[in-house]
Amino acid sequence: MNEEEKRRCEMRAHMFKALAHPVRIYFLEKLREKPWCVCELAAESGIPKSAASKHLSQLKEAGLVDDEKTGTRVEYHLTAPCVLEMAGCAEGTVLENRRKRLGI
Amino acid sequence: MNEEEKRRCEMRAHMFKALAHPVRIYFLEKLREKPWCVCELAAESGIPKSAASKHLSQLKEAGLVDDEKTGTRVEYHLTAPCVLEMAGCAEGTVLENRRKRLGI
DNA sequence: TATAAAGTTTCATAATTTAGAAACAAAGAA
DNA sequence: TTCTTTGTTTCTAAATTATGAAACTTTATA
Repeated sequence: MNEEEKRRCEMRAHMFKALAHPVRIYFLEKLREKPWCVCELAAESGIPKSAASKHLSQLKEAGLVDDEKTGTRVEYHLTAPCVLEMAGCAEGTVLENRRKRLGI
Repeated sequence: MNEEEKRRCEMRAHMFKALAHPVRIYFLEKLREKPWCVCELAAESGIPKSAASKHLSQLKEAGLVDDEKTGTRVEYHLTAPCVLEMAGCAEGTVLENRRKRLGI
């Protein structure tokens, strides 16, 4: 694994790391409908707003969402909807493989 | 977040978790060429075979690769090539967003 | 001004993941 | 049989990530 390969793999792994948490997946799916603010997402998911804020900042840092301030409110919106389509498609493939492997 | 949503988000997050490590991304990319055995992938990536074996078993558990024993050798092969294509695509989107956000 | 509402950051703690060495198991070759 | 090769598992330590409470900032409102 040379330096360039290493860098590319680290970049991709980093993006997937942002997707590797159920709450963050949930947020992205909610944001597909429309933009939501931190406290709404926190309430919907049943976690404290501090945690919600941190998850959202991870998603933002990974380039998957963006935010927009209006007064005290911070609205987050999805910037990469294709990532979610990918999730659905990949999951389909994985499930099909699993079925095949188990001989069903 | 109701029970069904929770389950679905956990499943998806679990799949992404398998992709959230540079070595595992590297293995998947190598496996796109052709099947490789554990010791070859360990050597190519420069990690001990015990670590390679563990990463591969994670990928297998996630349904992304499959293995086949021949003597003492265990060959792994890719079962979900579309996952990598999508990785490239998603990354493109993310990078583009980042460029836009930085105003370049 | 004083209060309230929305977010972020900090902090300590808990939980999870990763790492590599060493022990172990299985199959083939000398 | 004995040795070698290949993989997996176990173990402990290190590193990373996640959690929730509390402090703090900012903006709006009474």
